[in-house]
Amino acid sequence: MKVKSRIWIEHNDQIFLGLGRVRLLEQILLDGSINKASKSLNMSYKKAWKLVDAMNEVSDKSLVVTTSGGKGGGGTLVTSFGKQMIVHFRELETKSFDFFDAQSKQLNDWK
Amino acid sequence: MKVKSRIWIEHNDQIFLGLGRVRLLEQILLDGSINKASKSLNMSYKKAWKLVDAMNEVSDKSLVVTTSGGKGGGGTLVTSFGKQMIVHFRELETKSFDFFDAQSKQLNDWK
DNA sequence: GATCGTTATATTTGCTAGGATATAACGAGT
DNA sequence: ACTCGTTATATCCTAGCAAATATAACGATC
Repeated sequence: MKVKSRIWIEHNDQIFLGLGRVRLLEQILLDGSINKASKSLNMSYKKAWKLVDAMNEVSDKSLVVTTSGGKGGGGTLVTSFGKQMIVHFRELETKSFDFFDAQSKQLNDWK
Repeated sequence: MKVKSRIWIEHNDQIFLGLGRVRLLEQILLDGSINKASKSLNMSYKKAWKLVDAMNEVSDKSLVVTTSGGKGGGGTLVTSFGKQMIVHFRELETKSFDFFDAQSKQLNDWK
């Protein structure tokens, strides 16, 4: 038996960051565009865009900057704030996994 | 900002216990029947039954015993094993909340 | 053997989140 | 002006889940 968990961060009672959003941010960081990132993640552009939109809506500081038109058609870059959030979330996730692994071990004593 | 979480317990890569299932078990304990419990929780009987069925499917030892027919039409009782699982899950949940509350406090240092 | 409130199960109906598709706007480069 | 790949947005369509409904079986009590 194993304890599983899903964590997310709320701000003003709205979801700010969750695994899906962080994964998307990470992919945007790699690909430089929402469009490419959505394809990399096998996700529709619509869904990806909505996630980004929701994130920026909830956040006080913007996580990405988007440009439309121009060379290459534009793109989306993750701000330094966004990068920090990715790191923080992954750190939190790691701590959480460690905690639940410890709890999982105690599970076998239940019987 | 606040860290939120959802936990559940898996066994053989299948969901064994989650908040919904535990809440249902607790209500069955109070009501003595799946039917009544489902109404108490504003849940369809079908959904409640499926949850119970899935739980017993995954668990090695049965969590409830059901009787059909007889006085009062029958009913469903939570086994002592089932009661233990309720307590253990709630304890785990409490520990988890404490852990994440502590993490939430550190969140404000992010900025 | 009729009654009653369950458990257990099948079938139909309805809803909605998501995918697929289409289109406009953008703007640096040529 | 035209191209190009992107952002941004609207519309349609569908698949899958959940609710609603229906029905059988059960068995102690009377």
